Amino acid sequence: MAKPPKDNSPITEHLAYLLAQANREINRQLEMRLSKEGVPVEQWRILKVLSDGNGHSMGELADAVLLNHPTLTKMVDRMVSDALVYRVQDPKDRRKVLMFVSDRGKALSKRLNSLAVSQEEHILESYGDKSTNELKRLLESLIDSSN
Amino acid sequence: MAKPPKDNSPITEHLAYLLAQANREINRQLEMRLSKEGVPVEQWRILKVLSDGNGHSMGELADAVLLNHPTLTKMVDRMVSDALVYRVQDPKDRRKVLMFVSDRGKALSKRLNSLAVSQEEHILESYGDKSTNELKRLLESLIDSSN
DNA sequence: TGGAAAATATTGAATATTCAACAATTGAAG
DNA sequence: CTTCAATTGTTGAATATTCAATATTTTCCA
Repeated sequence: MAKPPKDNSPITEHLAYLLAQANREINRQLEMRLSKEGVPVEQWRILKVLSDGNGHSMGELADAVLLNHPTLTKMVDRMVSDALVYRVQDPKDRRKVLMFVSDRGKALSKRLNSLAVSQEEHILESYGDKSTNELKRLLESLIDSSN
Repeated sequence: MAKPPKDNSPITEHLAYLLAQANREINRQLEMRLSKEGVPVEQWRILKVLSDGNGHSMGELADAVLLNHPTLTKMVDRMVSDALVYRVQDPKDRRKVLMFVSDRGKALSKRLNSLAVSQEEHILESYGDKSTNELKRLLESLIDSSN
């Protein structure tokens, strides 16, 4: 029944390709919206994760926002310069640094969230509730099955 | 019924995030396999697309392999150095360059294809035929609905 | 306890990507 | 026809990412 792609089947039959293509497109759309605030998608993720108010270590944060450690360090440097977030040494484990969002970061985060939500609404409209939910469910379960 | 995420809902409820996460994971796995041949995922895509034997312009190719034009130009430069592909000026339209795969490129492409196929087989096993096919179908239709 | 190994974050050099400008060719309008 | 705009691909500078090495702190265990 379900077969893997053959050597000579088009690249568009590969799950890896379809994921890359869909991700590229959706990410590009989100990027366009967030550009209103002059902020890359990754900074939205960082602010959103930190918005729970709890301190998050750089390692935790890197996992959560899908960035490598050095990339995150440098992006956080910029955000600290912009006074969006700040670092605190973790008193329980002094190897760690805990990241927090500033008031300015919280305000920006709110504006970014509404831009992101409005994108999701747009997707729901053009793609449909049913498909969207089913796709989310399948993606979650793919991620689960990959760990 | 199906609602978009709220401002304060976790980032994991956003389609954009789930796509990025799944793409990152699957891409990383593919990258691992292809590293046996010392080749990045993008070069597999390029070789696969060119393997139809027809010449493809840089613009076409950039779209097909999900790369920006300058990035593609530079990657193709490397592949030309490695004698995997070659450029031919399009006689019909001399602004264009047609890309072709060399014999060496074809041989490499075959080896890369089996690595990629074996990854798909692995996904089918752990994730299931049904889910895989359904996910592919939904991704295709998401991409369609985004154009 | 003492010292080696692991975990965490950062840095700097090497690499890759992107943006804006450019060159060449074609298309289109007057 | 001729000129101006649009298309195609490349280049170089600016920017961003990654890899390997480092510093610091903690954990483990002999």
